[in-house]
Amino acid sequence: MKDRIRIKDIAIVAGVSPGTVDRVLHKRGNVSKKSEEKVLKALESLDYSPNVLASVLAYNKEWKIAALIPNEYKDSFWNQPKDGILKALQVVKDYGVTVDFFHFMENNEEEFVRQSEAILEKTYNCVIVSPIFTEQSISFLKKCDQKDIHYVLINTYLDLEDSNLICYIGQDSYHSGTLGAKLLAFGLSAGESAMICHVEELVYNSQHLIDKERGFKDYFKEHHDLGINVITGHFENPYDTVGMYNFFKKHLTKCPNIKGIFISTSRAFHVVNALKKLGISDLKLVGYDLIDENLTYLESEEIDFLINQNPFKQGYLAVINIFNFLIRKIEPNKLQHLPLDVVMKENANYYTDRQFEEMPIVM
Amino acid sequence: MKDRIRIKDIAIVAGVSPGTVDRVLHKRGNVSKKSEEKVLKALESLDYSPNVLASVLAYNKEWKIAALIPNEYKDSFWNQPKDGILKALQVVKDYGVTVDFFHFMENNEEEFVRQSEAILEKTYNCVIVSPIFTEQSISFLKKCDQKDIHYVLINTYLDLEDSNLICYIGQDSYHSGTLGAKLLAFGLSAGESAMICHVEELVYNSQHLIDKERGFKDYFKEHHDLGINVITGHFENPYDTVGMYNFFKKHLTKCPNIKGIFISTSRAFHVVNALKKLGISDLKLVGYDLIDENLTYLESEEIDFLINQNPFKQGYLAVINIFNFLIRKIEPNKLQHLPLDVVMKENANYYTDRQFEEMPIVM
DNA sequence: TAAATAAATGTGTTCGCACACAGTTTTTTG
DNA sequence: CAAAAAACTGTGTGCGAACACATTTATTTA
Repeated sequence: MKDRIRIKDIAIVAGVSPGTVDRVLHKRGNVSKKSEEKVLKALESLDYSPNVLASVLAYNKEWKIAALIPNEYKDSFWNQPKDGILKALQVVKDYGVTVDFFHFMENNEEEFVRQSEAILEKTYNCVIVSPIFTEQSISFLKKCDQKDIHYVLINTYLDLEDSNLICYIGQDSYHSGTLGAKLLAFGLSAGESAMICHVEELVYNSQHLIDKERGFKDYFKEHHDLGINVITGHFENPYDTVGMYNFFKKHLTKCPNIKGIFISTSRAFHVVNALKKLGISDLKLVGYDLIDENLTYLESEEIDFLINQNPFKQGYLAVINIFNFLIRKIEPNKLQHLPLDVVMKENANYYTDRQFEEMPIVM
Repeated sequence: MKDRIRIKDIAIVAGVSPGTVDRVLHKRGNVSKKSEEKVLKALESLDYSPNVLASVLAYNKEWKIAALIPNEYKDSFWNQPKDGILKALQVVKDYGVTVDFFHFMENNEEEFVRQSEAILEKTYNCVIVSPIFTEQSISFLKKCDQKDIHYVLINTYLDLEDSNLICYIGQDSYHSGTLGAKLLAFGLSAGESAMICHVEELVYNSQHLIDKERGFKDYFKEHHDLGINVITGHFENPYDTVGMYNFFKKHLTKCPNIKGIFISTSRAFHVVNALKKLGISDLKLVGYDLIDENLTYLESEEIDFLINQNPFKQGYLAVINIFNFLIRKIEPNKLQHLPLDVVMKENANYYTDRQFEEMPIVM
């Protein structure tokens, strides 16, 4: 603080006024070549970095963010990105950042469009989008490009070139499949079979599921010496308990050497329920997401591993990256894959507690 | 930003001057009961939160931190807390925070004392200490208490009551032992044995090792139905390759059903080297710490799991917690156990890359 | 060459808060 | 009850940067 270089110091060294230094720093023009040179030379010798606090205070403008993400009904998944956004906001609100939420139902395209239009009617600097509906999202984001609104995508990836995309923040589905395969493989013996099972309505995130399956199968292809056979299963309606019971009964009768199941969605707890009714308890299970029902079965060791996709961090980092981009003028990594945490009974508390997510900002 | 309450606004509502509001907020005294009441009433109705940026800017003081941590010689472990400290510093430097480092060798008590005295001679607001030498550390920290210097402990826990301790940041050794046990257990079958092996000079962190061993053994006690036997091993000098070869030869000959080894230190790679010489490759290995040698064997799948103790985060969070404590006036959790990340070949990159550790501050 | 215009530069105000100091009111003392 | 002391309150300045505006200097035009 004491010996930190200020604009005033540069001005003295360069032999000009602070106003001129400011003009050079911000490329505002109206500076003679001679003065500019003097300032640049002074800058070189002084290693100046602006005081962001003073800068933000003087700038005195709002940075408005709109968040277009699904409603948090049904399970707790979408609560978490929202919580992450709100937590990050606590950190950056002094910098003039504000967030407005625009929610839509995960199966309602019209609502998505309606909300996205509502965003465009107002004036936002940035949006955080979960682009669940591909077409509608692309259309919306193109309009953002035109209006010079930058955006961060979370959870669902969209391939956008030469756009106002700040970054994508989400999971690497393929490698999470590989990871799940490795975990199961570690617990299985030669001759046993591993099943990958999609339990989902398959409304929107099918690309995720395809990638996970590919990752899972590639692992066993590369490790065929393990002697583990892979079986694929699909079950569309997680709420049809009877149907699911029959589904697993059929598969496990047909292949009694299935000793592990990888559930590619957050529905592992439904699988546990079905297996319990079947009286089966010796299967190794790997699933996704730290939602309450899964955590209960993780605690009782009926689920062995859950892969955490860090939904809280998705929201948190979305805000932080916008902050860095807008205020700190730092270009972030376009593609930010969150850690694939391996969660077990013994370390679950670290990932459910938020103590370490509640932290300071800036790269 | 726009509609945010300022001191001036409170003053208007309360019908007093900003100066009086300031005196009430900071409990500076010299305020009549009548004025104080008016201000407090206004505060209740207005939900004011101070603009930390403006506050820090106006306060215009340095927050000086001294970091007393081991030198980074020999392996890369102590580089990481240091990197974490430096990264956090980038974030908080605008708030007037500075850090000076005081290094010592891990086996040199005199140097520790010398450096701690050097710290006391200057005027620091806070210290970050890795209290490797118990006695000397306690003596130093008591002097800090007297001089009203607050401190954060990292990596090694010390039981200190009623002191200027801000918080302890480090690992939960016991549960990391349990975690390691669970991982091995998942890969072993009934009738096989699991070995816990300490490979270390045992100079300082023996409490860690004791706790890890306890956690490891407790797991198998609680899960005796798994039918896995536990064997304990010690080897003091990791650099004695021949000795280590003989050590494992002896143990594995005596107990050929040992199918998994849990190495309680960061020396797993030495064990791999010994086993390679013995021509053994079917053992499941779980170790600690993402140091280069371990990561190489994780990549080649000769080590199955590494438990990450987040040394980078230890340093990072130490600074952040001091920041929150001194500047944001937030009392942190006294005991902060970092996540015990399960690291495998398939997700190692997420924990070695620093992209997500380089982030914003504040609770 | 003077006047008009353009370019360059310096000064002053603002952001919200902290703190010093001056100014005002109340209380105490002789 | 006046003077002195204490208690209280308001105003002003500075933190570092951003930007508006006033002022100075250089260039163009008549």
